[in-house]
Amino acid sequence: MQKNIQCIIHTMNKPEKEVTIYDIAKKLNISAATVSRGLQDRAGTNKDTKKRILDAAAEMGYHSNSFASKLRNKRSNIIGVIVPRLNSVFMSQVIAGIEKEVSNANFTLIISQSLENMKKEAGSAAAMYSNRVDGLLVSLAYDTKSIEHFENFIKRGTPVVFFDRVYEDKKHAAIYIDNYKAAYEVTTHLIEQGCKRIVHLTGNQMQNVYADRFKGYKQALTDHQIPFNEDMVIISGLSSADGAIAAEQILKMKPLPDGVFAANDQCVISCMQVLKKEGLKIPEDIAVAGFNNDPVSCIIEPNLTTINYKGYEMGQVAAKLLMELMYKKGAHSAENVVLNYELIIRESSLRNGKKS
Amino acid sequence: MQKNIQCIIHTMNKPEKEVTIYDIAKKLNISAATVSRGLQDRAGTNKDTKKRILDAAAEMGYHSNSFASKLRNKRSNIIGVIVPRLNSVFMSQVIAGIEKEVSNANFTLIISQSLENMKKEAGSAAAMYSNRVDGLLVSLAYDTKSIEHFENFIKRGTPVVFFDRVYEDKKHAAIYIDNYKAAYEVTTHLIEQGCKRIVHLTGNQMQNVYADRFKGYKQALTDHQIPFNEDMVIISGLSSADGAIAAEQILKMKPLPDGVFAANDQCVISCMQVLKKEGLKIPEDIAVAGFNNDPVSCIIEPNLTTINYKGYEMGQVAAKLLMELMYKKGAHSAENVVLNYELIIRESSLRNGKKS
DNA sequence: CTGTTAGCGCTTTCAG
DNA sequence: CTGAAAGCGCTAACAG
Repeated sequence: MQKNIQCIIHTMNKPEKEVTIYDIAKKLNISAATVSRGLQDRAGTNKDTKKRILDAAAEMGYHSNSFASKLRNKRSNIIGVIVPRLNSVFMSQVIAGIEKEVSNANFTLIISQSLENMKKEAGSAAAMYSNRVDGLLVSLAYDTKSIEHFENFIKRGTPVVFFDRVYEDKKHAAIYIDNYKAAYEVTTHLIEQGCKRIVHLTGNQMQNVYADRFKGYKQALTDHQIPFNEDMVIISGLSSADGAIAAEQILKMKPLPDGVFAANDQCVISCMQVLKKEGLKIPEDIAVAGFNNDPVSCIIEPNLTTINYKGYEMGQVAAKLLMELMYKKGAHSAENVVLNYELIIRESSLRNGKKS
Repeated sequence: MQKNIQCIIHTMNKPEKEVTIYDIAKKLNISAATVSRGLQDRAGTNKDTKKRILDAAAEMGYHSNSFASKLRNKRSNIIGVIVPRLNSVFMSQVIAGIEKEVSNANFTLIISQSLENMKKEAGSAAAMYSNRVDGLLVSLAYDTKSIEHFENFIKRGTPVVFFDRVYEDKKHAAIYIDNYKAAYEVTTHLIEQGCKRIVHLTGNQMQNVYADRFKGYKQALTDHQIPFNEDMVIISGLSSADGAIAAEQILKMKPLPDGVFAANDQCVISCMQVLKKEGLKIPEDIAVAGFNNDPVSCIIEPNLTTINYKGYEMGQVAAKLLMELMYKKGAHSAENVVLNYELIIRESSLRNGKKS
């Protein structure tokens, strides 16, 4: 009696017993090895047996236990992704692109966000390592200075591909756009529109993306004989709130600047809103350009001149490169891919008719 | 000589041999079981031995092989997420919220998107099952009519929580907002602003979110003695492109409608842009309201009246509920959580001064 | 507190 | 084409 009750409790708390290849084997009076072979696509099994195996599996509700097979095979079929934040327009595009490619190739995707914190990034990396990912895609956190937390992977022969926020040595595979050149073009465009006092809103200079955009801005000024003025560079976190603060700073500058080039759209859009509220005319009083081509950039009035740079595509390219590296593993090459971008000129910067 | 070369090739192609607890055990002259215990946080190991184990592990670059431990423990510590699309503002918020909670609790997150396709959704579910997820979070695809592809999980005692796009039987745990009530409030607000001919832009009526919003709209009309007119309901995919098309249809209606209530912001924003371009004044000629509080809703001019409904929070709540269900597993309860929303009134609908 | 032992479910030689 | 057997790395009784 006592025993019976225990048994019931036992049944209640434990999930139903898993169906294994042994169960199928027993039912069909064959060996587990044959079942295993039959379940795979490879040749080397009698067609008929194979069919019987497949049918029995379906009927019994068999689902391969991926842990057992991964343990055995030493391949996880998992790709890990670590990004600074998941809730940004750009990143969600990238992730969608990655998911597309990766799931087409029948890999599983595990994702985590560093929240711009190197400690958490390292923690995620360790978790990914324990999960024995076959490859890793990383966009670095705001404050990541070294990448030693990824060295394990490289030692172990697991490829790591950085994208967008990449690490600047030439030893690791990386995907990015030419931020320097893009910023140079935007700034030149503003200059051609007659701007002479151009403010630059930028972010943490430890990061390639912001540092390169800053350099492009600076060089464009120099090449057009416009003196660079450090006071016209505003470094912040580039959030919406930072944009509003930047606007206040701009309004206090004397003489008033006649152009703004920001390293992202989100920030400059709220900056524009404040400038407009304070009575400035865009682009007549002050021309504006951003970076990223966020959806908002063609909603705000006037529409924002910006750099278009396709996140979805970047995700796809990164995933493809990673998978390529996975197949020729061991050779940890440092291929870099520079993607195209596009300068989109809209009203916010157009002071001389239509051409740039 | 020959042998040597082979050896080199061998070393090149294979990843370095994994460090296992046996290696640590051998080095320390203790048993693997002790190492295993030492590595865990549990009591029952000599402090000193534990320290030696930890040190050796760090020194040797040991990383627990999660597959072996998962195979043994029959717990994966993995939570699966299936959503229609990853690249939407709302979903990326939800995912960020989920990631936050889940990673706090030391779970791994695996993510896939159904691309609004039930077949792919079922495929993802099967992959999740093979990965033996401990719990599953799902927002259903556009064309998902039945949820039998999730029955395995339930049979096996793995909790499944639906969110936002939920399944309408009361047997499964679900998180959502009261779409009916929210739509009722928006519509009532438009009526109170003097609208009498209100167009409704909506999506697939198989989905709870759109069907409920439609019902709320209809009921509000009825309760205010406004006749419901089927011709004023436009069903589409609710994309930006669909919004522009809807605008064209609206412009052809006679007499011209004086209000638009859309089941999402994205769609109604491009609709507004077309209406504005055609010379209509918002809200004077036609008042507009949306749903979701996308970032664009406070950039467009006039700012858009909408329903705010926090994706990040929904993600957190869904993850927490799931984890709760995981702990009391076996009892597959069907707890439903109805989250709050907020009607945000902005200029796009304000025709009578400030109050609603 | 520590060691011995068995086994999670699967794959893969190696023989037949 | 199929079966027997070993083992991937880890953990949990159980016994000491």
